[in-house]
Amino acid sequence: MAREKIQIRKIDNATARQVTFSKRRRGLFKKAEELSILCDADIALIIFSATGKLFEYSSSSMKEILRRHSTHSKTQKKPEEPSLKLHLENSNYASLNKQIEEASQELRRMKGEDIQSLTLEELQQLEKNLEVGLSRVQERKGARIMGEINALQQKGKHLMEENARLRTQIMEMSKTGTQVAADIAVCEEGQSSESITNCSSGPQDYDSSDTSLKLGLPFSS
Amino acid sequence: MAREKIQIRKIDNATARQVTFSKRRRGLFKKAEELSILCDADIALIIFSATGKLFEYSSSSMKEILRRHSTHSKTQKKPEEPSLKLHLENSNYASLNKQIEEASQELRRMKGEDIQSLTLEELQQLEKNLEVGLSRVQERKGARIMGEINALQQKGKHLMEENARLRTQIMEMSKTGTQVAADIAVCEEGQSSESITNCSSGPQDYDSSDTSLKLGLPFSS
DNA sequence: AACTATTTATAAGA
DNA sequence: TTCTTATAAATAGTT
Repeated sequence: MAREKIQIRKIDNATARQVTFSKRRRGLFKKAEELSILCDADIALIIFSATGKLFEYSSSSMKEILRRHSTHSKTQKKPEEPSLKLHLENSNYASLNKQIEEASQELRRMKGEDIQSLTLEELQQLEKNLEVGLSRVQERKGARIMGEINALQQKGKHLMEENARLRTQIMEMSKTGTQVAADIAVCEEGQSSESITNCSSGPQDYDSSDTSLKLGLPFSS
Repeated sequence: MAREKIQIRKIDNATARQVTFSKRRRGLFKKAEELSILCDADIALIIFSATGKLFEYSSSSMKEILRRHSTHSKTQKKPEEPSLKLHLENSNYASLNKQIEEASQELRRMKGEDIQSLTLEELQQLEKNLEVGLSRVQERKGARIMGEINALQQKGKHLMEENARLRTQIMEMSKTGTQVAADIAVCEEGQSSESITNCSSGPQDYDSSDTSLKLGLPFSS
């Protein structure tokens, strides 16, 4: 969270690790205390350094909090029969309890509580948001492309119509002689209403309209 | 630490307090986990909300940490195991727990849960794979669309050329009379070299260049 | 330990 | 509760 982002993995350099431990431990204690004060919560925080040194914080009495915790743990967990053979029974009991602990935590997480560690759900949610964003962009892009295609189709249609009209004119000229020359001249100057319509609707529009087409550009996507 | 600096004292408004509790609890758990991973520390965090609800986090086994803590509390000067028996028992207990933890974590990860310790690279790899899949589909789709647009452009270009040819022919007819009628027929069939040249010389007025049509819309991404 | 450039956390508001 | 956003805090790398 500073000069450079770091990966959350064990810090290799022992000195750096010690420094970070010291800094972050302080920060964690501070945050714990703030939470306990702001929200009237009772908090116990126990930290064993890699070297085995103990650091602890508790908003009230550590003993009291731990007792309360053990009470909660017992009531939450499936009661096991009293141990007969201490060694094995203790191990089994402990591991069973552990599994139950994990299961209940998983349940809380499914309810949206106690999800201090990033679950895939959260990541997937995030990912999904990105996908949604992408798909929206894609949609917009697609709509635009369709619009361009439609515009091209319209222009092609107009050109075809124009061509047909011109063809017809030629046919007319062939039959009636050069009499149409007048119309053409007028058309070229962009004056005659009807002729203009015929003449200008084609190429000019196609060539440089505001929706002018440019192709050959790659979809870098 | 946000829109406004707040004093660290109990939040009066119950709703706001609850919201803050939820947010900060998350933050605290996250920080605790980061510290445990970064510095190889063993951490237990127990939180009782004002309403008595329990939230807990532990970097490994809560029981183990608490046992270790009680040991420290009792014999602050002597963190050694009292007996060989107990030592072995604890070892078994610890290793069993460790195995279970590892197994369950693996399971959770396979279910997509509890991937907080995955490096950014690993997560990005996962994410990237999905994105790559998406982008490939996008690429194919984009290529298809480009093909269609190009086809339309070609068609439009040809139509424009045709249009220009016809226009030229009309001009010719206007000047030379209906004598060009014969040429028209030839031109339509695209046979006569000279006539073709004549016919196609016109379009350049309308055809901007051989790179003629370009969609004014960028196909960025 | 002190210094900052950055990253995070988060208080309000929607 | 969730999302957004402006700001306050925390902190990684340096000195």
